[in-house]
Amino acid sequence: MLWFCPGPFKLTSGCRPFAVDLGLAAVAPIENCPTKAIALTNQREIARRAKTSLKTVSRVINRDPLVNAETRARIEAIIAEIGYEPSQAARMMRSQRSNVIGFLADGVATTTSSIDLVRGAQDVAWERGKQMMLFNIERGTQSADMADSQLAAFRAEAIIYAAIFHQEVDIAPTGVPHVLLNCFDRRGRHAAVVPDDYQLAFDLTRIIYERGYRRPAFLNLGTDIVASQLRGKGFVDAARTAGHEAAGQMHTAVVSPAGAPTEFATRRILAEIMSAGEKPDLILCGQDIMAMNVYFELGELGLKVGRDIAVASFDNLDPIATLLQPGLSTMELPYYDMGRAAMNLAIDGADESQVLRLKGKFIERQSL
Amino acid sequence: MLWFCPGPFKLTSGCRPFAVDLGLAAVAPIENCPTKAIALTNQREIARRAKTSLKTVSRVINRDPLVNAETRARIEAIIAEIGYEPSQAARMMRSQRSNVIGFLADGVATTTSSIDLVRGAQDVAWERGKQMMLFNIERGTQSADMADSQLAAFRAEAIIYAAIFHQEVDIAPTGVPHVLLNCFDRRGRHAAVVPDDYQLAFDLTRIIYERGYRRPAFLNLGTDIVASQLRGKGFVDAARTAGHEAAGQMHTAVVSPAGAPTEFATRRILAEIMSAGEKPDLILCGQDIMAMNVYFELGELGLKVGRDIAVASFDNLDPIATLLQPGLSTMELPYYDMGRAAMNLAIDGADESQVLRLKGKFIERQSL
DNA sequence: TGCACTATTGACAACGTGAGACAATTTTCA
DNA sequence: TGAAAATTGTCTCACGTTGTCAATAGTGCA
Repeated sequence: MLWFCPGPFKLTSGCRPFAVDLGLAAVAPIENCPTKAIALTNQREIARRAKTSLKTVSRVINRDPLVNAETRARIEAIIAEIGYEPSQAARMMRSQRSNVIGFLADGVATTTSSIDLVRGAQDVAWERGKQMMLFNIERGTQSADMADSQLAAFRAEAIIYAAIFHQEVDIAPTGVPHVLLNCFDRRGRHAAVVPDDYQLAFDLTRIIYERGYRRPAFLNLGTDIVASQLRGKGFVDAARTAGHEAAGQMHTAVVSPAGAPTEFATRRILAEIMSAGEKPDLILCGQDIMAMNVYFELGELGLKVGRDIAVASFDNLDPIATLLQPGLSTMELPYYDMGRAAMNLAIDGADESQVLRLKGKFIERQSL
Repeated sequence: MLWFCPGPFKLTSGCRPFAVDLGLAAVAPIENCPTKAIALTNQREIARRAKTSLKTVSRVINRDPLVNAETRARIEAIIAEIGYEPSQAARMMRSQRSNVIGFLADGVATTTSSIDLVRGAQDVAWERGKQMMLFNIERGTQSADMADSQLAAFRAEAIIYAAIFHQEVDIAPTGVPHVLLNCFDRRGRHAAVVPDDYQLAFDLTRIIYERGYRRPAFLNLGTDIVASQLRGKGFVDAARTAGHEAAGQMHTAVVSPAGAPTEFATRRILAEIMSAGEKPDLILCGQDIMAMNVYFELGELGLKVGRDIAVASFDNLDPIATLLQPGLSTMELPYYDMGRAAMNLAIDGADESQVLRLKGKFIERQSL
């Protein structure tokens, strides 16, 4: 299919859209998305216009039923007309409530999957009339302190601390309640929301055996990762429940320490186990990124995933899981729901010792 | 490499870390990351403790030089000790300045690459003492209106509107200055920051010819995409500069309309052009996601990227570009710098008609 | 007409901060 | 010692909102 490319090119700078500058056919713009005008005024001004008192305006805005219907209509018309919004700053001061929940994202917001932690939390904050303040922090830098100062200045009512991978942390309690997300306090001093990694691995392994696979090889993440330990346990337990002993089929396929750029040992391990007497019939990967690596390594060995060997994984990482060919069957980590749960705990005020473990969902594609 | 997995498992609920519940070796927790205590107090209280007057405390906090060094030290010590932060709400009200910049992310925050738009903007806001408020909105839903209301309530000083892909929009001006990010107003009524897609394609194509490739096939994005048009132009112009006519080697490889889940036509196109008389020696893809697809499709045709044929692309999408084997050579879109630029414009107040076009960077790997 | 009652509206203070005007006090210098 | 300078304090106001409480208007009844 050819693509027509007209006329000579001349790059001009200025305000006109590229398409026009280039002499190309104009692309239909997206439908109107007007931003409401913001009126920088106050209730006193509304009152003046409505020829009423300041307090009556306040009552209308706060839906106080003790207002005459006619008066209310008049005031609401004026508010709508000039697009007035009550000042949040003044409300905060008057009510001594900020409605602000802090979200400290320790590296989270830079990676795909865990964006869902942020999205889930923000959606709930939104639904429940709270304002979420997001901070990308990096441990060991001043960013954490600065975020704390900001949140203190805004009198945040609770703080969600989100880690980039499931881990143990050590966070001293302060005056503000904390909810730990994708991590937990080593001394259980804060409420926490984590993925149920044991269940994820158990369920996935159960499915694997149910489908008739008998020699799954688990290329797990580093042994210093909490998730690895839990998943390893779930893998072995589920195999045992199915009447098999699988501990010998588990390998550590990540050579870099936690947090560092991931380096896989998949090539060496695959070369080893695929040349052994009893070859695995399925490769279970610790994460979708590793699975992508495994697809390529298996290809190098002349094996086609889905035909010669099965692959399964953890994450359901967009867009990798769908783009791999064949599509990757994987256990989805419940990041979005974890974010939602954490925000609900933050708003409602959770018990310190509360730990929520959220289950994952099996996403079936063609690799298994 | 075997992985040791001890003891029987028993899942208990409660506050103790999983590793302990499971009888696993404890993982060393991350170093202490204490959150500062937030003192819910005011300057009057500080003054009481320092046995001084309210005004002097105010002077210290606002760095008034007319304060004795000793007094200043005493007050600062008390402020540090109890972790006092001046109430942002009160400051906003007093100063009539919110220091808030709104960031409306139209679907942006859900995809990998454009997270960098958010990161760049937030980093600058941070460095310059502003508070960025992030809203994920969806066109056509009420979320946009709600975000506007929130920003109005906080008396935002400027609003950044970020689109998920380079496009033309139609946003009516309001009382608050807008900066458009990854999009531009059809009538040039707002400052805008966009990637220089023409330059990206021109430079990449130039490099391709410099390296000796002579028959690149460009699998471009949909013709309704601004970026496609610009890149198509850049591709043809660069080829012409190198003394070749390449317009006939350009194809539209995306069949879904803009915004919808991407569907590629790569299989059909590749089958066609790879069986033609003059085969391409390089496949230039409209985005890294498409490149991943192309890797697999070429594999199906028995061709190995990097050996039998070269591939290049646009995005430098983490983690795909690095994980593909061989690594994908690609033009990086300057999302992070675009985010930074937009925030700087938002803070400094840009000319309405200002359009920044940021250049991309060639990231060299082994696919070319 | 007067009274009790309700419905509706209004006056005022206070939240925490910052700034101006100006007075009071202490320190420094000639 | 006196004058000038440095430092600190007192008082006031303003920002925009909302809770407390008082005032006013309207209604029904004797």
